[in-house]
Amino acid sequence: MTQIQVGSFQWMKSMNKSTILNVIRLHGPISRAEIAKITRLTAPTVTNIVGELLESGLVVESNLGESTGGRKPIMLRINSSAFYIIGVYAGAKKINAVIATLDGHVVYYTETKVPAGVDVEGYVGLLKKSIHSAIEGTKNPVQSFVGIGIGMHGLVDPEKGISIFAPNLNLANIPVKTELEKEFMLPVEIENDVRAIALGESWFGQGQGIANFICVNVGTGVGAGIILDHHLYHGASYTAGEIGHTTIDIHGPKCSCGNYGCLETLTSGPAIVKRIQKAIRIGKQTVVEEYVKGDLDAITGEMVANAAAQGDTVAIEVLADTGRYLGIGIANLINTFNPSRIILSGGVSRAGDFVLQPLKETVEHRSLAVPAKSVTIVKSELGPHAIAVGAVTLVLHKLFTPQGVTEV
Amino acid sequence: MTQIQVGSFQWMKSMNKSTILNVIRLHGPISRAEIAKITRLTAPTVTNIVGELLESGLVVESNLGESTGGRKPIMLRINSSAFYIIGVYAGAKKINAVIATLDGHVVYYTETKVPAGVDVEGYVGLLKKSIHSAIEGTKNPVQSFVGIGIGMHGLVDPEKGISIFAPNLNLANIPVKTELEKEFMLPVEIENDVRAIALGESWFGQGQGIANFICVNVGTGVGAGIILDHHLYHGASYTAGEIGHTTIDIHGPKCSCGNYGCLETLTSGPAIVKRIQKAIRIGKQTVVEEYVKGDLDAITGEMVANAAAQGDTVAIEVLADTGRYLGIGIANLINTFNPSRIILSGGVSRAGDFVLQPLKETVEHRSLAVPAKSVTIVKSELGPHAIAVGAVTLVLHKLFTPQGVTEV
DNA sequence: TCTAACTTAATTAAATAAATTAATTAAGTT
DNA sequence: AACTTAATTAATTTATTTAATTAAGTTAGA
Repeated sequence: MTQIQVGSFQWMKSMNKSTILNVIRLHGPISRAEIAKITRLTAPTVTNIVGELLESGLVVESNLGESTGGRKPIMLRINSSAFYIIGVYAGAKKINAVIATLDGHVVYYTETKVPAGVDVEGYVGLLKKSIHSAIEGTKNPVQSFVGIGIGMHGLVDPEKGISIFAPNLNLANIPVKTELEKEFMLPVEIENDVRAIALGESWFGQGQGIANFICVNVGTGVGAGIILDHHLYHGASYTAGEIGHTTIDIHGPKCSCGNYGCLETLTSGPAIVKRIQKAIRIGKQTVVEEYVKGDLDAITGEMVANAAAQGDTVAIEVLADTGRYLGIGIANLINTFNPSRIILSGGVSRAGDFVLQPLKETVEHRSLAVPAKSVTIVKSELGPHAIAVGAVTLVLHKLFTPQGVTEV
Repeated sequence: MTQIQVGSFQWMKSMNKSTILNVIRLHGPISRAEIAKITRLTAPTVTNIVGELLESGLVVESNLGESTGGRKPIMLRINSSAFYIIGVYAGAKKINAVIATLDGHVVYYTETKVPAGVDVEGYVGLLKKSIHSAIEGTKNPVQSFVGIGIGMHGLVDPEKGISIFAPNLNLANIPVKTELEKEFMLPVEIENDVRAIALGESWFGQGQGIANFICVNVGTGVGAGIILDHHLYHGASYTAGEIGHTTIDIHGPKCSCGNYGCLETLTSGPAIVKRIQKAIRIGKQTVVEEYVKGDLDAITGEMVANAAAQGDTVAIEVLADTGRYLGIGIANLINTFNPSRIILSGGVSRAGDFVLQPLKETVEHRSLAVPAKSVTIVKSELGPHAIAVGAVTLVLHKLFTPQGVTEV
C-alpha cells in the first residue's frame, strides 16, 4: 500500500469547503446549524466557509426555515441556475453536446453527425464545433460556464486526458483535454462513455446514495461502469468493466474477439438480431420479417422489441433468451462484486420487461443467497442524454468532491 | 455520493503521523529529510511527528547514513521487534495462532484442532485458548502486544466484528470481537480468510505496492480477495469475491449450489479428485490409484499433484484441464477488473506449473489485449501461515493507515 | 395579552493547534 | 575557507475551536 496522503492547512480548508458544498447539494435547502451537525464541524467554521461559498456565487441564501423554538434558520442552497456545465457524448457516429445546470438539468443540446473516415484533427474539430454551437445556443455569458465533461466511446485515459483508442472511429491518441482546454479556457474532464453513465447514475439516477453498484450497458457491445465504495473504478489500464468478453458458455458461439461464448455474442443488439434471423430462416413466423419485407440484413434490435410489444411470440422468445443469458452474466457480477444495485442501460433496457423478467428469474437462480438478497436490479431512467449528463457529472465530481493530496 | 470527510486539527496531525509511520515502514531505514521529500511535509513538521513516534517506541533511530556532501542523515526505522501482533486463522477444522513482529515475521505459532459439532461458546473458547497459549509461548510482556487479527472462514462482518455464518462449522453470529476484546483487552479485527490473505499479500507478499490485484484462492472452494485502488473491497454485504459460483459453462456439471458449470465444480480440489476418479473408472492408468490401493474415495488433490510431479500423464492432464478452466475464470476476472496482478493461493498454487502453464495459455487466449498486457499472474509465496499473517495485517492496517473521519 | 424565561441560529472575539517560513546549529565534503 | 546536507529552534501563519454575544424566535405564567 504505497498511497500517501498528507494534510496541510490549505488542504484542510479546501476539503471542508468541498464537504460543506456537497452537504448543501445533497441536503439543501439546509441551515448552517444543520450543516454543522452533519459534518461535525463547529458553527463558526461553517459560517466562515459558507461565507466564502456565498461570495463565490456557488451558494445562495434562500428563504427562512421553520423555527423549532428559536431563531428561524437561514436556508442555503446551491445556486444551480447561475452556473452551467457542458457535457458531451463523443461517439463514433454522432456527437451530442448538452448544457446543464449544477443539478444536472439539461437546458440545451445539440447533435452533430460524425462522417465516416474522419481523422484525429477532424474529430477534434467536430468536438469544438458542437461545443461552440451549444454555448452560443444558450446565450449565457462565457463566465457562467465552469467546465466541460466528455463521455467518449472507446479506451480513455482520464489522467492524461486523451482517447487512447476509439475502435469504431479507428483513431488513436486523440488529445481531447489539451485541445479543448486551449480552445475554451475551461477545465476539461474526459472519461469512457459507460463509466460516464455510471457516474451520472450515482449523481442523478438510480445510483444516488448507493455505495456499490454496477451499471450494465447493453447496446452494440456490452460494458459495465463500476462504482465501488462510492468511487468510480477504472482498473490498471482503464479497461475495467469489459464484461462483454467474459465467457459464460465455453461451447457457445464464436465471438469477434476470437473466443467462444462471450456474453456479448449472446446478449448484444447484434446477437438479438442474429437470433431472430436464425428463427426466420428455420421457418418461424414473426412480424419482424414483415417490417423489413424479407430483407433480413435490415433487422435491428429495436424492431425485435417493437414486435414483442405487439405480442409477437418469436420476438418475445428471442428477448427472453437474451434476458436469460444476460441474467447469467449479471449473476456472475453479483457473486463477484456483491453490489447493492445493478442498473441496466442501453438498448436492452428499453426493451422492457420482455428482457428484464427472465433476466431477474435467472439471477435469482444463479446467484448466491446472501448477495442476491442485498441486490436490486433496475432500469436506467436517465433518458437519451445519459452519457452527456454523465459527462456533466465528471465536472461536478471535480467541483464537489474533496481532492486528496495523493502522491506516490 | 453521500460520503462525508472532514478535516480537523487532531485529524490532520494523526493523518500525517500515520503517513510518516507508513513511509518509514515502506522506505526505512530513511532519514527525516527524505521523509520530508516524499511526503512533501516540511522538515520541522517531520521532526515533530518523528519525535512523537520515537517517544511511542514504534520508531527508533538506527545508524547514520552516508553523507552526500553534508551532515550525515540519522536513519529511522520501525522498531519491529519491540511490538508483537497476534494473527489467527480461524478455520472449521483447525485454529492457528501466530505471533508476528511489525514487519510480518512469524516468531511463534500454535495449532489447535476443532472438534466436530462444536457450538458458539465452544468455538470462542478454542479461540481464547489458542491465543493464550501463543502469548504464553513467546514469554513477551503483555504490553508488547498491540492487537489481535482474525482471518475467519465463512461470512464475516468486520464492522460489527462478528462471524455472520460459518458454513463448515454450521454456526451463526459468533461475537468474536467483543468476546476477545473482553478477554485480552486488546483491539481485535476480524475479516474473512480469503480477504485476509489478500491484505497479507498487499503488505508482505506479491501484492506489495500494487494498486489493483485479485488474490484467487483455490482449495476446497474457490474464492477471491479483491484489492482495488489500494483498498480491500468487501461488497454490500461482505460476500464480494465469491467467484466459485460464477458460471463459465452453462452446460457444465451440476454444482452443490444447484446450478451448472460453476467455476468451483471445474477447478476446486474436490473437482480435481472427481476428474481423476472418472479417469480411473474409464480405465486410465495412473499412480494415484496405487497411492490409495484402489480406494478411490481416499484420493486427495495433493496426491494428484504428487503423481503429476512423478510424470504421471493422467494426473498431468487432469491438472492441465483444471488450469484451463481456472484460466477462463481468471480471464473473466481480468476482463472485468483489469487488475495489474492475479495472485494464486491455496492448494492449486502448490500444484505448480502443471496448473499454471495451461492456465496462463488460456488467459492469453481468453482475455482482451489491453488488460492482458497489463496483468501478471503469480503464485503466492506467503507459505503455510498465509491466512494468519493476513490476519496480522488487519491490525497493521489499523495502525499504519490514516483513518478518515467518514460519516454519512 | 403581555412579558420574562427559554431555545435555536448565527456571528464575533479570543484562544489553540499544527503546519510553515526563516534562521541556526551540526556535521559533513571539496 | 566555502559550500552542502541534515536537523532543530523560533517566529509566523492558517484554520479550527471555545466562549461569549447578538438575533430572533417560542412558550408559559401573571
